[in-house]
Amino acid sequence: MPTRGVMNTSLFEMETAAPPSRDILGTGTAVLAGFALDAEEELLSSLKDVIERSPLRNMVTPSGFRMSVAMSNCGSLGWVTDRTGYRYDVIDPEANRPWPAMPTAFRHLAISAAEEAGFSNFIPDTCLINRYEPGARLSLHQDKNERDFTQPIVSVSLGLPATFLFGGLERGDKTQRIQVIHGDVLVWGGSARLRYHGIAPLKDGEHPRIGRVRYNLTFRNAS
DNA sequence: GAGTCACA
DNA sequence: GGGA
Repeated sequence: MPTRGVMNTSLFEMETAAPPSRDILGTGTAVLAGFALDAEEELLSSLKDVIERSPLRNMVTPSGFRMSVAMSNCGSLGWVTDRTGYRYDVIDPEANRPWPAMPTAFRHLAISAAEEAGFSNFIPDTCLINRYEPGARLSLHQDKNERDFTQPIVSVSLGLPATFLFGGLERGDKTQRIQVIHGDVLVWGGSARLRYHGIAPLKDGEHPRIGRVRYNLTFRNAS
């Protein structure tokens, strides 16, 4: 099984002494893995490039609340919210042009992670970039603006640690709390694809490489 | 309700 | 931290 956290070994090394990945639900539909240190440099420089072209912004929910998480996207589509609702848009409504292309390092990481988790035909066409500053949160929700729920979700954690809330298929279901750290990759799909999930308010701290912030990259097939 | 709030 |  894959390892978690940043490993100075090959991508998704399968035979190390580091803490093993967890089959989060015990059903093989959600796993926690990690990426290799040699992939980190390119990942971070690509992230910088993307958010220079499509800056992070705090979007507004349909009910008019400003989200505490700042977001951007790359890929052929991007997830956006405003007073009219949630949707995927080919245009960055703030920059008024298409979202930046998905960097190769992003795509390869997402496909590798999905494959490692047992989803061998993942075609990510969008990556939502979330920036959490201390106190920022993402309340329990389902990812259901996509069309093909047979395609999994791949979530990459960078920077400060966070508590990932993993619920059930109904809002009221019991949630489990999963600590995610820099380098963790969560993959879920199949019968877990529509499970509620979220992020608890981010605890303040300082990450040696990323600073006082957490980034999350969420890969999906939206079309 | 991808949020906020009161209450525990 | 869980529920309305």
